[in-house]
Amino acid sequence: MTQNTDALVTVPGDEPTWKQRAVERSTRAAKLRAEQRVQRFLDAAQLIITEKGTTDFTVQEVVDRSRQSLRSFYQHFDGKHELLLALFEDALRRSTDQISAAASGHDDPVDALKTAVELLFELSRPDPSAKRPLFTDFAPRLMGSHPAEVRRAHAPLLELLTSLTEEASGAGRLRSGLSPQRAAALTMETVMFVATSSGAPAADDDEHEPATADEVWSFCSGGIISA
Amino acid sequence: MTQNTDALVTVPGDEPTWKQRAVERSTRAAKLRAEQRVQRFLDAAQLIITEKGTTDFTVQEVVDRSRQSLRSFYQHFDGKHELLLALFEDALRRSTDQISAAASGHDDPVDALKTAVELLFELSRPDPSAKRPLFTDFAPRLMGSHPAEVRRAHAPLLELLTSLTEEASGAGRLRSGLSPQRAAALTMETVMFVATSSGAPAADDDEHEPATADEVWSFCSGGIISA
DNA sequence: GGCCGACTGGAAATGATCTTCTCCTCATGG
DNA sequence: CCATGAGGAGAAGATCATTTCCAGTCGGCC
Repeated sequence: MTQNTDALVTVPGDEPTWKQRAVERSTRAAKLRAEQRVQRFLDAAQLIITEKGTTDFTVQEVVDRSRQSLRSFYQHFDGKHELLLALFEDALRRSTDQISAAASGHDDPVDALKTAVELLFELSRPDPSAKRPLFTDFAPRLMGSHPAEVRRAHAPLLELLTSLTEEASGAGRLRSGLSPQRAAALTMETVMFVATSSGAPAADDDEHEPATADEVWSFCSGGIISA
Repeated sequence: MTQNTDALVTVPGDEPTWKQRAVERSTRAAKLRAEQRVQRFLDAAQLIITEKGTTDFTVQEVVDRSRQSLRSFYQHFDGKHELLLALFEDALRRSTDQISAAASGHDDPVDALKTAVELLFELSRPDPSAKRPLFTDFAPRLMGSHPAEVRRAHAPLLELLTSLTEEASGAGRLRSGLSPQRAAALTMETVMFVATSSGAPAADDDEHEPATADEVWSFCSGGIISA
């Protein structure tokens, strides 16, 4: 099993490329079709989510919206949780790009980091206008059942924050004795959680004010104890 | 409906106390029996949870364990989620007491706060030894569906942290311009989330070290940017 | 053209759970 | 002793995710 992983080569050096190409060509079409279908499921799900502002949709809804069938759904996805994960990763990737772009407009590394943190906070809040209720429901639920996958999804964002933090560190603007990687991880987790946690609101007798981006940045950057 | 909430008084000032007493007496027994039953459900659920280390039990299991019936369960609880909430509140209350006790042994308010934060962190981690897998699964799930209730459950802990933070503030040990209430809220949320988030672990290729209590305290207290 | 196999849609079947309901029994208080 | 409400047993409803079946479809191949 260590060699010959799949049907790649039966006898090493054998199987002239023409045959591989033929197979490849006949494969490509199907692959494309599959990708389109997957995308249709993803689009439908995304639509439903932004529409009803929650991630509590049924597989059936997605299937109906995408004008495909359950049969097909399960042919392309291992299950609902894979669909969720895919959407989550995608949303996070888009947010990461957005944050990256915003942060790149700053010369001062600390300013960049601040911008990143504040934007991440805004993007992570529940329903800033019904656009992205994804993290709020997803991540928490998945965190319990599939922590590894959630971390995989977080990876690109974490990398971005790490690199921003490293720049700050390089400029000597990081507290001494603090690893940029760790700082970035803690910051990311804090921002995302506080955003979702203090976002939803609020029985009358509960004047829990929602926490502002400013406040969160102040907390992460400055801590709470005076030097 | 604003007056006469229940069967307390039909005509204000009417209903001589003897009748009220009679009713009250005949009520008390039933009330006690009900409380016992509720407790049996709670105990059974708690047992199952600590036993299988997860909160994924079925109502049926609880019913069986408590040697009662579904009929009875739904007579005493609005549904499964109320049971969960009750257990959650209880666990949190116990943890709060424990933290309170630990913190009270310090003269220096900052030491007290540090102790509280570190203990809260430990208590919030997934499976420090299969004793308290409650927060880890509960809170996240509930946060999405019943944020108000989660906040209500968090209230006692938040009060404790707030009071500890206020003491630190009174001693001039808090960063200037920072409200003790807000600082406490942010700290609590950060600690609890980072604990659950960095607790579970970890695909081989993922050397995400779990974050230590020390690190978290350092982060909350000192922030990440040098003064 | 005609055949073959992978892919699909459509819909019914499964299985797990939560929740409700019906039929009874029983202890308690009057 | 009787009326009453609580409680037990278990069937019945409801939702969903996930599987299975049954039949067409479509593209490539002989």
